[in-house]
This record gives sequence, C-alpha cells and structure tokens, in this order.
Amino acid sequence: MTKTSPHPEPPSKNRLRLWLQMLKSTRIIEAELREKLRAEFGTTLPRFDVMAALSRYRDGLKMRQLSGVLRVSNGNVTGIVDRLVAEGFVVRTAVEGDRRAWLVRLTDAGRAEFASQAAAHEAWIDQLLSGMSPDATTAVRAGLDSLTAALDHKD
Amino acid sequence: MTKTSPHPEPPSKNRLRLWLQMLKSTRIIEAELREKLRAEFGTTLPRFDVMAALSRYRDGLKMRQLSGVLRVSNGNVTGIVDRLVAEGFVVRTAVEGDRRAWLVRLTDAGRAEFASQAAAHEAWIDQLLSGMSPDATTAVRAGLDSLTAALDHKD
DNA sequence: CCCAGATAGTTGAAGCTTGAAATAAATCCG
DNA sequence: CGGATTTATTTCAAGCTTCAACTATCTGGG
Repeated sequence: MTKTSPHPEPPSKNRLRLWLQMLKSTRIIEAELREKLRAEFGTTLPRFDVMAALSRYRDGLKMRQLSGVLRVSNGNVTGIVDRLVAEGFVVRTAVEGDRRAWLVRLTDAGRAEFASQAAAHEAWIDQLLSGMSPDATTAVRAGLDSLTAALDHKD
Repeated sequence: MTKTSPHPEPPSKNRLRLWLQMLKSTRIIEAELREKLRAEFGTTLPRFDVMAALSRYRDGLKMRQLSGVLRVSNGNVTGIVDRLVAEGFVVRTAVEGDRRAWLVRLTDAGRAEFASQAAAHEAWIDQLLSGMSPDATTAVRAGLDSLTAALDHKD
C-alpha cells in the first residue's frame, strides 16, 4: 500500500516543517511548565533542570559535568548553582585531590524539594501530552531517538 | 498482532520520556542553529525568528500579533525589534486610526538579508535532520501535529 | 624541579526573557 | 459627553544565556 504520494513534497521541506513543529510544541509545553513551576513552587525551569540532573547523581557532579549534562555553558551553571546554594538546596564541596574543582550535590532539603517538584512535573507532562495516544507517543519517541542518536554521533 | 507489551511501562512514564526526548533533540538543534547564525550572519535566533515571522506578512504585524505568533512576551519583542530597527532591517510605521499601535515590517534590506538567512537555515535543517528517513519524518510530524492541535485547543 | 600547556571554574558584557507596573489611546456604556 | 474599562505598547527589575577573558590549579615533558 505504500505508494508515491500525489503531492511531491521534497524531503527538505518535510524536514523543515518537522523542525518548525518540534519547536512549536516544545515551546508551548515549556511555557506551561515554566508558568506552573513559578506559580506552584516559586522556581524556574533552569533551577528545576539543575536539580533534576543532580538528583540522578547522589554523589554529586562537577560543574563541568553538570553543564555537559544540561548542554549549557559553564558560566551559566555557575549562576544557577549560586542561587540554589543561597536557597539551601545545593552545596559545593571540595574535590579530594583537585583544588580547582567543586562537587555539587543536593542537600537533604534540596532532595525533598525536588521530589515534590518532580512528582508534580510528571503529572503536568502526563496531562499536557494526554492528547497523544500511547501508540503515537511510542512512535514519536522512536523517531526522535534515532534523530538524537544521529545528532550525538555528529559531534 | 497488537498485544500487551511484555514490559508494562505506564503511559505517564512513556509520555515523560517522550517529553525529555523532545527537549533534548530540540536543544541540540537550537544550539547548532544559534552557533551557525552567529558565525555566518552575525545574528541571533530571536532576531531570525522575528524576521521569519515578518517575512510571512508583507503588510506587517502589530507588536501584539508578533508576540502572539512567536509565543513570547510583549516586552521581549520590543527589545528585539528595537535592535532590528537600529540595524535597518525593520521599520515601525503608524497604524491608520489607532495611535497606540505600530505596524512592524521588514525593510527591503531586511527582506534581502532574511532571504539569504532563510536559504541557509533550510539547508542546515535538512542536514541536521538527515538522520531521519522521510517516513520517520512524516510519522513524527503527524504525531506532533496532533499534539499541538490538542495543546492549542486547551488554551 | 620547572615551565608550557591543558583543565576547572568564575567573571563580565551583551543580549534574551519574563512578569508586573506604567503610559497612552481607544471603546463602551450610562 | 464623560468616566470606567479594555487594549497596545513600553519600561523595568530580575534572572537566564552565551562567549570571551581571566584566575587558579594540575600535568607532562625537559
């Protein structure tokens, strides 16, 4: 049943439209999440992202590893971590044998706060993406998985 | 042939993973585009986005329409348009019969500059998404289309 | 040992972004 | 008409983001 489409859209146009669609949907969802994090937890998406990354590494991450995981610049992470430290959710501890580096970790308070945020976050996502069937979700995931694999490889 | 999967991942986890994947792939591509726009055109993604929006409306857009199309705040657009005006790519003209509003339009120079940027942009996207087959591209587009339709409806 | 180069992190300037407050003009309605 | 409300935009403070410059430290030859 797979036959030539009657409207011959070139692959490059198809890809461009896909990209615009990715951008649009991602921005809508990000805006919703930002708004909810602000309203319900008084925090921001970047802070949430940092805490999410740290929550996956109980032993902490060096600044450089953190910016690598988040794909943002070094200097950027410095500022966000500064604020999380001021709020008591994160600590910088010295690294044994390397006086240049810091190990950044969640405090107990940070861990508790993040657990609460993460539960809400998962529910928000579930609700925001409720318009997609499980099959569609799986199909899109598969497509994007192959895309990121190719992109990562490209570096 | 559609039967219960052997690993019973709940739909909410599936959706969460999809979201993380969307975020990851979008960020990688955005970072590439930002870098290329800077290196090859000395411009930024937000400026490009504004010019792209204006290029689709030859008669111009009011500030509010512009921020609506781009899904960013009003105040944000003010600053970006200010810079594009200073660079001579955009003009603000008065709106007949409404002294509050401005009509923002590309200048001839802006149109020429954008044509050049847009051609490069399309080629970059084509290259960045080259890891996806036409079928996968179409499938993902379909999934995201239904998602944005549901999200837009939700407002 | 010592220094050249690499590595970890911070700082600073410029620009992007938001939300809230402020201006100004249009519209609505009594 | 005239005041209340709505609409269009700008301004501002705070935070996010990048890149480039800078400091401090480590590492690997000679």
